[in-house]
Amino acid sequence: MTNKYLTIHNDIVKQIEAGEIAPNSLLPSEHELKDLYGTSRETIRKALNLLAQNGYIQKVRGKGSIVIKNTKLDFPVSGLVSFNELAQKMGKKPKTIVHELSLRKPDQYIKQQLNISSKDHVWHISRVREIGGEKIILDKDYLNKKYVPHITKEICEHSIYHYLENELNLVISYAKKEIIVEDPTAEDRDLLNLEGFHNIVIIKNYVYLEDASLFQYTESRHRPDKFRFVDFARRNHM
Amino acid sequence: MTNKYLTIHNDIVKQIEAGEIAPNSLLPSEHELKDLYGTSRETIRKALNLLAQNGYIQKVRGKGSIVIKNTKLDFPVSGLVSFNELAQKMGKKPKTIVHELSLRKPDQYIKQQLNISSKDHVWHISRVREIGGEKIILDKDYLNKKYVPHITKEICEHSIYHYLENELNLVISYAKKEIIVEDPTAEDRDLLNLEGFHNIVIIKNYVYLEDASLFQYTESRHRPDKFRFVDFARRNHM
DNA sequence: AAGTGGTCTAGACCACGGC
DNA sequence: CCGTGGTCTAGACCACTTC
Repeated sequence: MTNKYLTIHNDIVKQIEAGEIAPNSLLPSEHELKDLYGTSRETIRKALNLLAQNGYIQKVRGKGSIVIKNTKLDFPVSGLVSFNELAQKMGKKPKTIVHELSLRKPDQYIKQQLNISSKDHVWHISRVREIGGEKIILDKDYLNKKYVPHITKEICEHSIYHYLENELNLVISYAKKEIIVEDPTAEDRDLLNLEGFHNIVIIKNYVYLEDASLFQYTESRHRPDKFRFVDFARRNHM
Repeated sequence: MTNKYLTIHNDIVKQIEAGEIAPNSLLPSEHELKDLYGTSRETIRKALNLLAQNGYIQKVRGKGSIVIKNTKLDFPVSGLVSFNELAQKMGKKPKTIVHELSLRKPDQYIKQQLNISSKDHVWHISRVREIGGEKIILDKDYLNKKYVPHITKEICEHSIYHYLENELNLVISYAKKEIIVEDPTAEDRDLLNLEGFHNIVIIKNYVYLEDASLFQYTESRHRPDKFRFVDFARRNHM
């Protein structure tokens, strides 16, 4: 955990976020940073590339690394952030109501989404997320029992991700996400406060472990007024 | 343009997409690839890291690089792709109708979005995108005249990005994207086929050049049934 | 011409997985 | 134990910007 380039990256992030380095100004050059941190230039470059990837700086050849003004990407659904992490950043009191927690044989749809056989069993979890007294989000999780043998209502109310990563020591590695807009189902209308709303934003999430095995499928159904997705993208010049 | 690591990356992409390397199988090890391509290991690692970032492989320490089954991310709004590139991938005949092309002093909203003064002038471009005979998307572009002195209706009908990158030689570097859902405005109803639809999906795009200067603000307003956003995200373990 | 970032090399040691 | 990927080094040359 004492990664040099990560340490340097985090150190510079801290300086940028604290405003110690002015936006639109230049970072010290790579050669200067190399001496400053007492390391090789390639290691500095790893740190700077990470900063560029995360939208903190823009590297310009022959010139230097420009610090980008960070317009506070305050709702980063992008990047695999869980509900509790999100609510915390929004500064509101979240509440989670577990509507269902059962172990079932997968139906056709789930079998397809999770890419498994009829013999596997799957946890069905249905949760409503309440923020500021309003039921805003319906989360439907499907977890392969092969990877998650046991789970309780208390865990679902707290944080499934925390349980998976810290108790079961599963390493979540990457996800494929899809966002679409549909008409609400009867279930949506039943469980959420949808009076006066005509659509629902659906985020489908396919979550993979570090060995590239698919272990979870999640549908996160958002009331449209409270949905916001922010993304930082670099143009591929290939 | 004869980048070694890019060449290697593209070569492996081609093999994966052609199915010459089976999904869930392992790539040759980095040491083998190093000999195979006659290069250093760090160069191979650059190519592999790019592959991982683009969702082609999953690297596992002590094991190797697993080829991920590519579920054809067929509508990658993610990654700064333009409308014409998109329509092409969808295999449908797109049509662009230019409703407005004018040079104006910015109003309060645009001044704020583009972060400019009252003295700058701004191109206002309003275009409707038609796919399969239906008016689906309303694109409203605002370009700082400082970077784009001249533009014509023909260019807007074809591809603004193509003009900027190939004629003006502007290098688009990165963008901040925001997706929200709102009620349609009178203008939306007027210009698009929105009969029976109650919401509109808005993609706000702030586009930056390579020197980190903001030069374009775009609002892309989609009919909800034809909107789809796909994303590949890696979990940050920091 | 001097300074910047971009690429590349040939080695080294470490952490981890599987046999 | 061996092979894997992860980190790191000290140099080199190149392309580009600025003066």
